[in-house]
Amino acid sequence: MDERKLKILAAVVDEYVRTGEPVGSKVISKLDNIKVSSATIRNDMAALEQMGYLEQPHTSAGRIPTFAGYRLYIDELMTLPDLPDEEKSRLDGLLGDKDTPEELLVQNAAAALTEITQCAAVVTNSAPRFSVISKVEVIPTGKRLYVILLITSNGSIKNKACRLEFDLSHEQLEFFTHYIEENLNGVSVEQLSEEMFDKMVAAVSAYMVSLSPLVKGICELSEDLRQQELTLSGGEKLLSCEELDKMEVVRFIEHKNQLSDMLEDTFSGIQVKFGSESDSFAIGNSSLIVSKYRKDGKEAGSLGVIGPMRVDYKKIIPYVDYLTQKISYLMSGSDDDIVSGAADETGPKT
Amino acid sequence: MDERKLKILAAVVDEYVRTGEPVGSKVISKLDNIKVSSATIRNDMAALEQMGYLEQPHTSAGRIPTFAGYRLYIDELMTLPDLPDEEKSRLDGLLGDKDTPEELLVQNAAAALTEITQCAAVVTNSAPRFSVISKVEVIPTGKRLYVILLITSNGSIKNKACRLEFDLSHEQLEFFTHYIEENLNGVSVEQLSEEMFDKMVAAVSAYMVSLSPLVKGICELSEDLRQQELTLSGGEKLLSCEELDKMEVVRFIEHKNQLSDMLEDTFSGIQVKFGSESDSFAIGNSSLIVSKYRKDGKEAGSLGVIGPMRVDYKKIIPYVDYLTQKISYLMSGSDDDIVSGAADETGPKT
DNA sequence: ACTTAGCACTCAAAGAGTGAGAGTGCTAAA
DNA sequence: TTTAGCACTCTCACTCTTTGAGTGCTAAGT
Repeated sequence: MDERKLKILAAVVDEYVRTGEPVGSKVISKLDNIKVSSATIRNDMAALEQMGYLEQPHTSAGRIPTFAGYRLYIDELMTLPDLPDEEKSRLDGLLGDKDTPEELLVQNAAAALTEITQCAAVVTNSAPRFSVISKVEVIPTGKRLYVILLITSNGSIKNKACRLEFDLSHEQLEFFTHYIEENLNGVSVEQLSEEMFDKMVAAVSAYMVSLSPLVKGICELSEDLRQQELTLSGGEKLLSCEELDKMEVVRFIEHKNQLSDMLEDTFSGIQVKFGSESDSFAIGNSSLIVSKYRKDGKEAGSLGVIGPMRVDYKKIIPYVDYLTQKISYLMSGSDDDIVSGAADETGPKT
Repeated sequence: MDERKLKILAAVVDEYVRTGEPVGSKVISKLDNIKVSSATIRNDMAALEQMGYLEQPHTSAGRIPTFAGYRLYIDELMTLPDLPDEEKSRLDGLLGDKDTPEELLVQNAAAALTEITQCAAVVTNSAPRFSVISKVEVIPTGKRLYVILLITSNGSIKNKACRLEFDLSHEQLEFFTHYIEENLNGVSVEQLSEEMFDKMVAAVSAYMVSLSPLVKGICELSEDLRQQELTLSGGEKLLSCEELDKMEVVRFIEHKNQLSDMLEDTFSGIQVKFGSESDSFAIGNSSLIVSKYRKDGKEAGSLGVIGPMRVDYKKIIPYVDYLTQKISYLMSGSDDDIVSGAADETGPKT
């Protein structure tokens, strides 16, 4: 594989990304860093087509990159510029600081990405799933009416109203709360399972049958937590993309949660996937640029951009990269005091 | 304004709603309830066009209704059938009963509307705003970290984490909770104001300055409550509507909260608004069919359908109508035991 | 052995012309 | 006042032609 051919391939991708039109040999020959005639380029382009990196929409048109062409460009050819410092601090401002709630942090990142890239942005947050139950409270709020409060080590709080068939006495409530704390405090959200709750229902019913709705309530709350949250922002940007099929976009927006599975896979660094490569994300000619952020070293979610395959990778990747790093930083470290006692404790509270 | 012309206008709207194609004089003349020739109809249609009720996409096409045409049709011309009893009981089943939480009630209504109309449904619930604070709890959950729990008489529950500069002693917490209960229990959410909280911050700070973040937290939660909740369900149905601009739809879905303002306006009965008439709901060629439900006689939220302007009003309106009435009924009256003590109390708890 | 100029060739996109069909407006008769 | 009839208009779908960009190939140049 020729040095010059690679240069030409890169040039074709750059030009195509810039203009959106198939690029001909003449355009390439006029670029500063290319010093051969259009005829030579034609020969090389024909070779690149042979090798599967370029293709022609029709005989008398210029060339556009194929999947393989983009892949090669992304993996080997393109050079990523560093984000200028003022841009970094602008992003810092948009994101928030260590006190910003995690959810908001990723929402802000998504909004920033949408605005910068003019594409759709997608973020997931699986932090709640990897956290640990740090507190369960049952609070009476009315006749036979109770509110369950579930708090996890990462600061997620969920509540739910629950109606019982009888009112609980002070002792019964105490017994229940104590039992739950014994069994759930310090347990990771991911470990929670239907069976666990079934067993608890059985155990608790032995003491007093009408307590079981409370256990069910807690079970439902824990399901809420386990579910990874996925947010798509700027979906409308995809609709204004010429090269994307509107129907497919619409279908994707409707079923955006399909992406969850794909984004749950572990990987490191920036990943670029093409729409036609997977079916959890089936928009032809689209591409997904995604990266994982971490909280205290553990994968905590992902953050990415969805756009046409013809996007400015050189521009977007540094942004995605910086934002994931920044989020990882903001979520980690001195967050200790949020995690607080709860994370370290494994037994019941005193 | 001719009797026959009105009949023809109604027929044109009906046909257009049915087929989606501009309707010509011939089609109308073949309808059962029209007994004049196509030429006569042509004359009348020309007159209706003159008057601004019909328009032609182009000279040699049939007519379609204008905004004014729809308006006249909706306000005067169409005849609404009654919902058959079995349909009513089907809806009753979907909705729930007096024990169903209010939120779920309106969610169910929205889901039912989506399914029946194949359009998007929108519901708002401003009930929390008109409710009364029934409980405020402050729960320590970690080092200098507290969760505030705010519960209202209508069963809304809000929570918020709050970080203080120092840990509170048991007495301090007790003092604070007591103070808050004294001042907020039984107060209507609507009455809560910035100034009230400012006064409370001042009062509480006198005792211990670092308590003020808690008051601020409660203040923020009460703002949440004051804000009416708006849910859009079945937004994707709009995307498969030929006559709606996909861009506008997606933009609307992403900014659905703009609708809140509009739905806060007081009105009674069914209202139909067209997308181009307002900018808090700017989907061209769309229409919003909406009605208010009441709780104990007071407006408590709204419930509606968003679809193309060419929507079967005759069919949809009875549904919206019935559902609002049913919700009003379910929310009112014997709800006493949910509202429980709190609603009747005006002073602090004992 | 590469590179380049030149030229014939191909093909999509844009424009122009055509006929069919739907629906109208108008006129004159009932 | 209504109706039948007819000429007219305009869109849609189709075809044909032109235009121009870009190619592949060949033969000459380095």
